[in-house]
Amino acid sequence: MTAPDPPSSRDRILEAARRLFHEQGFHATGISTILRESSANSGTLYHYFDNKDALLVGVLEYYTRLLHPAVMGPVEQATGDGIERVFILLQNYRDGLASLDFRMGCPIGNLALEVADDHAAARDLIVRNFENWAANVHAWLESARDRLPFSTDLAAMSRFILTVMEGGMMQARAARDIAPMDQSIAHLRAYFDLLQTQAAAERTARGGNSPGDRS
Amino acid sequence: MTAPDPPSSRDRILEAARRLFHEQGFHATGISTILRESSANSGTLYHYFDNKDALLVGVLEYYTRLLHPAVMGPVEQATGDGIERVFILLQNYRDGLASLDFRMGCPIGNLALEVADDHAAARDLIVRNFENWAANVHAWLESARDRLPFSTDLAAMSRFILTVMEGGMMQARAARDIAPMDQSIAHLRAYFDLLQTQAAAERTARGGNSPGDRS
Amino acid sequence: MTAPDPPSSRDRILEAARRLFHEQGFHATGISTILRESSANSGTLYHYFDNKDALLVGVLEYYTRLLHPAVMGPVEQATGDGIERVFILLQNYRDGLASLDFRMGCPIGNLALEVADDHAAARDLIVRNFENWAANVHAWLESARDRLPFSTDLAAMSRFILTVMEGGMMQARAARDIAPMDQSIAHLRAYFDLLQTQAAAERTARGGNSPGDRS
Amino acid sequence: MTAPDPPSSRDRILEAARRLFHEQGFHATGISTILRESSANSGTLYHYFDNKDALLVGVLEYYTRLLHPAVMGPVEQATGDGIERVFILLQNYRDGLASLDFRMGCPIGNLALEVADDHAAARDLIVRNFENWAANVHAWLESARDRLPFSTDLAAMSRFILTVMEGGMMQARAARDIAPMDQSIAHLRAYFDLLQTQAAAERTARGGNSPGDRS
DNA sequence: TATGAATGAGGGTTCATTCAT
DNA sequence: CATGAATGAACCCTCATTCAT
Repeated sequence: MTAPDPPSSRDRILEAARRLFHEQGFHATGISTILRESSANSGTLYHYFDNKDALLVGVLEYYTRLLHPAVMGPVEQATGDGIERVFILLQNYRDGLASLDFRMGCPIGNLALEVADDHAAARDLIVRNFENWAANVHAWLESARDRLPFSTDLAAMSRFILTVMEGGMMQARAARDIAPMDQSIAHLRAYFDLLQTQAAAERTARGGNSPGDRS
Repeated sequence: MTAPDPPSSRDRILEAARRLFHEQGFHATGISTILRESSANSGTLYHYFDNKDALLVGVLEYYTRLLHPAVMGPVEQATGDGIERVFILLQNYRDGLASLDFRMGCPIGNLALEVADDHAAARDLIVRNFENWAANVHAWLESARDRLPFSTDLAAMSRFILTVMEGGMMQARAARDIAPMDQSIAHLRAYFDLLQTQAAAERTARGGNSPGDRS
Repeated sequence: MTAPDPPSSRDRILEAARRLFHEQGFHATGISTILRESSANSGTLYHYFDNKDALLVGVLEYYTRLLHPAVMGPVEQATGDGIERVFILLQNYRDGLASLDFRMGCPIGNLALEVADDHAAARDLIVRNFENWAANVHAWLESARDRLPFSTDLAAMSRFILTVMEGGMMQARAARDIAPMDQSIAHLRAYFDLLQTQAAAERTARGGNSPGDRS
Repeated sequence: MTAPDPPSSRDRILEAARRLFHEQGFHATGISTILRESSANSGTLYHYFDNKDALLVGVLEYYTRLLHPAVMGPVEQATGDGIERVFILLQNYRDGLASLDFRMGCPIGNLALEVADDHAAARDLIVRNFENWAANVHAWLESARDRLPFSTDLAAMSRFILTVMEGGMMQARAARDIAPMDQSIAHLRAYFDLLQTQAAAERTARGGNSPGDRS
């Protein structure tokens, strides 16, 4: 049983870049700051990453790898209920934002708006992160398929949930007030309640009668 | 009848800055680019604006002034129905995004994520822009108050609508595919439909005797 | 009667760059050295020159402008004899090389070998400098047309003279010994002597007989 | 009978450095490029060469070793005539330049102008290369001693020939046009013709009775 | 010998801003 | 008000070189 290896230069650089891009944004973060914070020097950084853009790509790949272990996994531990998972997930983002003084917000969302137009590789990874996020939520919703109306498009719904998370975080962060996010989550909850009510009615209608039942 | 005055230096600078901040972001836009695009020179710019931050503030004030004339007004011209206005507004954003090749997105949202943490004055104006936007939508919703459930918090709902707009634009822009935004709007529409159904039921339950109500 | 204006920043930069490129070569000269030697700072340099290559172009244009006033003019002052001018010119280069401890050599020749392949604009100017040099010498030779054989191609001869200058300077500079240049000039002189002897014989042959004479 | 050994690391490095210094010049060639092109790594390079200057010295020594086998030898195979050898040699340089698109030129000449001032050891080797070149040509000329005037300094003449080669290559390479070199060679040829004519006259004057001389 | 990570000074260039005219 | 030269810190990146494995 030994102590864990100290993080490699590459990992220290990646972690510092990840944190600083999150805190300050991509353009506002200088390479020299990343070097200082990671106790690396420029040659080492450029040994591992071709340029600042490649470092951004590395950070986004890191987020991709982290999505399930750090974000989705804990939620899945907390409950098996697909719908509750959605609101626990949103609550986790909410709490994370509030607990850090409304700095930072969603790192992928921040980068999406700052760099997507000009950095093709980064854009691809941002898109993939969004897709993975939504796909994970979509799977949760499928597990609650029968508690939601037949006609509800669950893939679109998972996108909608991501929309609510990103839009809510943006406003709350800017206002340094969690209210806009809470309000958005509350309306999403109301929507789900209505959907579940509707689904229950559908089930009653279907289940109380024989197939092909009318009126 | 005379030709309109050519735009003043100040206006040309402000317009160039507005466009470039929108296209490229705040940090990625250099003062020299603004000067080139506005055919001004640095002395003139710094005569009107103390520094780059003040220019950002000028841009945000410009957006504040423009909100109703350019964004809300046209929607209000299109229909008097408060709920339909919401969806026309979202459709306008949607169409604007798609028609510009998925570049740009919402200028306030972009700046919110890029500069809110570090520029107090800009943050205040971003918050005010969000508030004005939501207040305007809130007023529309109030005009449809009786078609929505009593318990629905319309102020929160207006925040939720802004959330959907910002979150949907972010995803659609990154993906260069309008689908995530359309899916989000579709779910918002489904939510409104359920709310209106519920409100109708409430009205029926309450007495069925509202003016003009028959059946 | 006033003191002459102090040299402008642009001129100081250009002069420092010219001198340093000559002394050290293009690649071995850092922008920071040019700035130090010209007491300018980087912003000023890049205000006048787009990049280091543009500065090189500026230097080469400067040489183009200087060719006659500084190089050819003084020789023309010294004698009206076209052939003697050639050897005074070569002697001036020779003396310049020896008097500066065999550093430097011909600035155009140095740059020709160092940057011609990779800098199109610089290459053009180098070629033009060579052409101007040869054209000037060519004009001198034309003024001595009748002292050289009919069949001698004077344009080619002017190129040959440039060849002797550049090739001689190269060897003398490397050896830090003027001998290779002196030896080359001596052989060029011998060549001219033979040509003039031949031309004299031609004149005698032609002059002693009627045109169309056939032996 | 076995396959030849693959070139050693040292040889691969030396060959890559030689080629790159020739193509791009010394300062414009980075160690990392040499490593990439030779599939070596930095530790290996610095195991064999103390530093970049030592590598340059190695390259120049290589050229020294190669001078006769690769440059002079083939010419000597082509003809036994000392004077013709001179022009075959120049023609070979000429053809080499033109066949490689006017890149590269004489590697020693290039380095002479770029590094001679600042690298003492390299300078010595450059000088020695020039000396060896001229000495070889000098020997050729001695073999034609009786076809040239008594008074002609053949050592100086060999320097003059090197001058013509270097000066002609410089201009042709810069212009990407072989003409300046051809013109220079043509004049050197004319000079030799006149010298040979003069030598013939000297021989006649001296007695007309040299062995084998008839008519 | 070979490997490739680490070093940190220096490369060329852009930045926001100031100021004399 | 307008002009554009001047300022110098900071930008991203490459350099030749060293060293632990």
